[in-house]
Amino acid sequence: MPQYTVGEISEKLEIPTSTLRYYEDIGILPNVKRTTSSQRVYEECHVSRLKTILCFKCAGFSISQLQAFFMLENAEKDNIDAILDLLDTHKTSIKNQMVQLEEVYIQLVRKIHYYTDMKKAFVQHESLPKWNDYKHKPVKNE
Amino acid sequence: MPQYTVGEISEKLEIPTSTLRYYEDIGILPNVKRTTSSQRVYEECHVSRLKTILCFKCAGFSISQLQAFFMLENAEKDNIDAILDLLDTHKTSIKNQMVQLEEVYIQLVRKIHYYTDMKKAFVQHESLPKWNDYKHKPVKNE
DNA sequence: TTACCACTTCAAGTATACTTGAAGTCAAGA
DNA sequence: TCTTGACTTCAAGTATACTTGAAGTGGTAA
Repeated sequence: MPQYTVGEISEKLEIPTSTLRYYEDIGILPNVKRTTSSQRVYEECHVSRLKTILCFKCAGFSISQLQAFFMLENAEKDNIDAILDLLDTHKTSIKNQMVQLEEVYIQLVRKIHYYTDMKKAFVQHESLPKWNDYKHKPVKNE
Repeated sequence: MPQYTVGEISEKLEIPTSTLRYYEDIGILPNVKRTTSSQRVYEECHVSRLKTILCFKCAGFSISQLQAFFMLENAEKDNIDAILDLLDTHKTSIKNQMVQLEEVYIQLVRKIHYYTDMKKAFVQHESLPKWNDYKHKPVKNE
């Protein structure tokens, strides 16, 4: 079974060592063993937990939401309903985020079209485009 | 041309009045006129700007990124290349976010399947499912 | 006229999520 | 043996994005 030091995990997952210690302190990265000289020893389960943390964080989960989730999972047999509730809430919130991101993306593409055309118009001394003509223009999937 | 007070805008867009003043202070919501008794008067352009702010914020833009963007847009004719650069960077970052969110979503759906099956197994006194069987299971689009 | 309410400014406070600093321990290589 | 580098703890500091509090103003309704 492979084992890692803080430094190795830090490099592997691009997380500062201070953050790794912080995650342990606040309880979302538990059961880190120690050497006789009290240096941390990480194993596969910690890598996997950290990946979960990163993944959920990128979905906008707060530290306290992570704490809540892992605490329930810890005693999963007693908390199936609560876990399902929580997962469903998060699922809904992520679906909403995805819809919103799609919207932002479309707006960005519209803006890029607008400024690209403006640049062309400048170069060719033509009349400048109007944002109003782009504001609601449908955008192809890129 | 419709006009609004802070309170009205606050209610309309669900943004605290303190936040509206804050956005004005830091310069991302400029040109708010005042009554003779120095009360703020908002117009359509402010509503539109605030919607842009909300939209970009939900895509994870920081205040300083918004400041940078609006500052460039303010003098768009001199900054077309910089604006296009910035828009393209943001477009890429949003595409990445969308990919990551999709991943999180799939993981959540897997977890939901797992815990749903676990619940069934409990009720029917069957053997419990193993997370390893769900970990990489393809998930239908829901 | 008096009370109330929404507004004003400005400084200070708060929550979240780390990050940094100081002081010390330990194992390995020159 | 000495030094270096990676580790340790714990408290305090930082950045971001607001939020709150105190003290005051202006217009309207009873």
